[in-house]
Amino acid sequence: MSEKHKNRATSYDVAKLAGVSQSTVSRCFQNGAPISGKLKEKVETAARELNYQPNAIARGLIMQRTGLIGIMVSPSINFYYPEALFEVTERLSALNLRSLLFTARQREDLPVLLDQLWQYQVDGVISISFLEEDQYEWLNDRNIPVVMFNRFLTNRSSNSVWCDTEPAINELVAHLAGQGHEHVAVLAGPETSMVNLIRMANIEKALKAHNLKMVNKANGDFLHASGGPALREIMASGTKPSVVISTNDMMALGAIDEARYGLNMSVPQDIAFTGIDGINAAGFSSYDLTTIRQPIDRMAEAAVTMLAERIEDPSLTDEKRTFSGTFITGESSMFSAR
Amino acid sequence: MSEKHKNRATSYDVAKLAGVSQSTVSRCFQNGAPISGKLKEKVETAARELNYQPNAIARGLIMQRTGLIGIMVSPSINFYYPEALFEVTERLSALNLRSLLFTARQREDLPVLLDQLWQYQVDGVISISFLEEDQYEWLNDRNIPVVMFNRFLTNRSSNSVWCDTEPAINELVAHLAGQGHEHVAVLAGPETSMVNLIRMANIEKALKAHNLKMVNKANGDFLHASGGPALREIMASGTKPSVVISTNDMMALGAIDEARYGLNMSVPQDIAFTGIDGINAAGFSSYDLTTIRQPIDRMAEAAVTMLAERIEDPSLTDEKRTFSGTFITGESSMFSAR
DNA sequence: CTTTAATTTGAATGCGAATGCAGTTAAACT
DNA sequence: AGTTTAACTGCATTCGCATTCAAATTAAAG
Repeated sequence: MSEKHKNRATSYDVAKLAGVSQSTVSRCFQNGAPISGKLKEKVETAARELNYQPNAIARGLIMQRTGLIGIMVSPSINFYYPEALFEVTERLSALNLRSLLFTARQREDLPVLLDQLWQYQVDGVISISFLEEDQYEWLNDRNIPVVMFNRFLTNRSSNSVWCDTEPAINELVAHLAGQGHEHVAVLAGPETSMVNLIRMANIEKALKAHNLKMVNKANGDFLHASGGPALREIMASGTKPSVVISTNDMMALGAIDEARYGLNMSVPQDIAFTGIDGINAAGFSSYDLTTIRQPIDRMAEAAVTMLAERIEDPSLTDEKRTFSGTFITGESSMFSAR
Repeated sequence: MSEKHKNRATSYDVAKLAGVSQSTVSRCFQNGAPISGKLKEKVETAARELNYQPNAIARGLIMQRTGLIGIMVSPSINFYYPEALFEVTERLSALNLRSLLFTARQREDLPVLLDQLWQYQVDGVISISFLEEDQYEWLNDRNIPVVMFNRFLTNRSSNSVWCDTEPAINELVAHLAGQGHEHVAVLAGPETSMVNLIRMANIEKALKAHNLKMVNKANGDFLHASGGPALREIMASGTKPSVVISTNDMMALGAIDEARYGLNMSVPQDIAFTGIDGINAAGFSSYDLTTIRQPIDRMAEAAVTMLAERIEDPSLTDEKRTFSGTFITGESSMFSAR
């Protein structure tokens, strides 16, 4: 236990100590292998004595399976990512799979990053970051199963776990209409983001359905810091909105901060806000944001399960699992507060 | 490029195509290896054609170095962790090292987790989570260098990157005294947390130095959700404080939320708050928390550098690098706002 | 107490790349 | 040109474990 080990013990060392062959030692550390109880015990004693643990790298080489899952995630300060990351990692761990973490700031980082994944022989990939069709194909060509988290491809099938926010956005807009809001502004994310485009489309459709007018619109970058400037842009021209619908929570928080402390407005009395994602911080009372919560835990579970299935059986075809978001009302949009 | 590969190309495949030996191919993919320009080019062409990338697993086996760094982190909703995690990962990546992510909820998870690290032959470990002396020794016995992030061991030396908050806490308390605060309450973290104990000691010392009285104290668990209940506890008995010093930001945010929306108090007019850590969210205007910022970026840089050095040269002795925190004033503690 | 079947076990091989050593070629001196 | 030196290249081996195949042991059946 407290013995120093210059060189770590190998299965041969254990075999010698236990008086058996290396094959036997190897078989001791797999579940279905044929081995007698007597020898197994002897080997286990020896292994314990030598502090032996099978070398996952060597095993990976021979088995053609490393147990490594590449996780691609944006290192950005969008609180959504770490939440998803931890959920995914914990569930992978339960299946005895490890997260090899890769952070990508921009799309340009991806090629290098994919090469790394490829070099490390990952058994699969979960992308919580951007991933384009090209890259998906790239991984596909190499028989590396991929599951996209909160993303999917539009021009081809893909394994993905998606949160459909359309019904909840409808509820949200209905709620706003019910609260008597008439002039709506939209705080959108980057035009290049599929998530943003879909949410925008949902929002526009719902507004039309409820006869609400989008009086203004500005784009941010999904981060807190962009919420304030975008709000200023919205307030600078045209009809003043009574509510701002943001396409994600982070920007909504930034906008609320700016409204209160930059523009000296009361939220929701002077201006109401809503977000989408349901990140932890959105629930903090100082924001109490009306939002649409993604069931991140179930999405993570689904992503990990789908990936594991495809590692087991690579012939499985692409699958898209869609969860629906839950509309959450917070004070941030309460007209009655006026 | 778009070719399907049933079996991925090995260095032998490349060698055959390029008409050279496997050794030559191997040498092409290392920097200091002797190889003529002519052959190198031929090999590279062949490699490109076959989509060849060296197998990091096989390389890890023969080189006795995997390029994998185990990262231990709490999956908790303390925003400090993801910030540190991403900083560390990006810097590792710059050194061509990968993060193998392990999440530990409780101390009991550690033994299993360490076995995993050991199996995967990580070159080193960075712990952003709890890690006791036992575990440190365990890794030490196995010659796996460890760097502790924002932690250190008290009974023995350790590689660690630490943020000394004492001077900044002094500044903070001086600031509070200067603002005219007299009754101070402390919102402490778990008694088992070394970070908490140290900060508590610093706080008590600083209070004494400035003749301020700690009128009350309550313990939370460093998470947002515990801030509210702890604040209620503080307000329930004894002299009411005019300011609450929290030993970390997350709890301070929770306490502010509770003060405002549970106890209907104004911050900082009725009660002021301060935190420690300087997480991103503390800077959001709705909180604008007076706090002590850890230089996470420089700490991450230091941690990664220290680890890399120890991987290179295992004979290096333990080192502790201490950075000082920066006192940041926010509105949350401004007496003048009264 | 055989004979046959079932179960274990061990020897040998291979996963894919790095490297010491010996052999080869090219460059640099006399 | 002859010799020394430097720069490459390839062969063979190695890393640690899983697995095939045949040998050996044990159990079951006759």
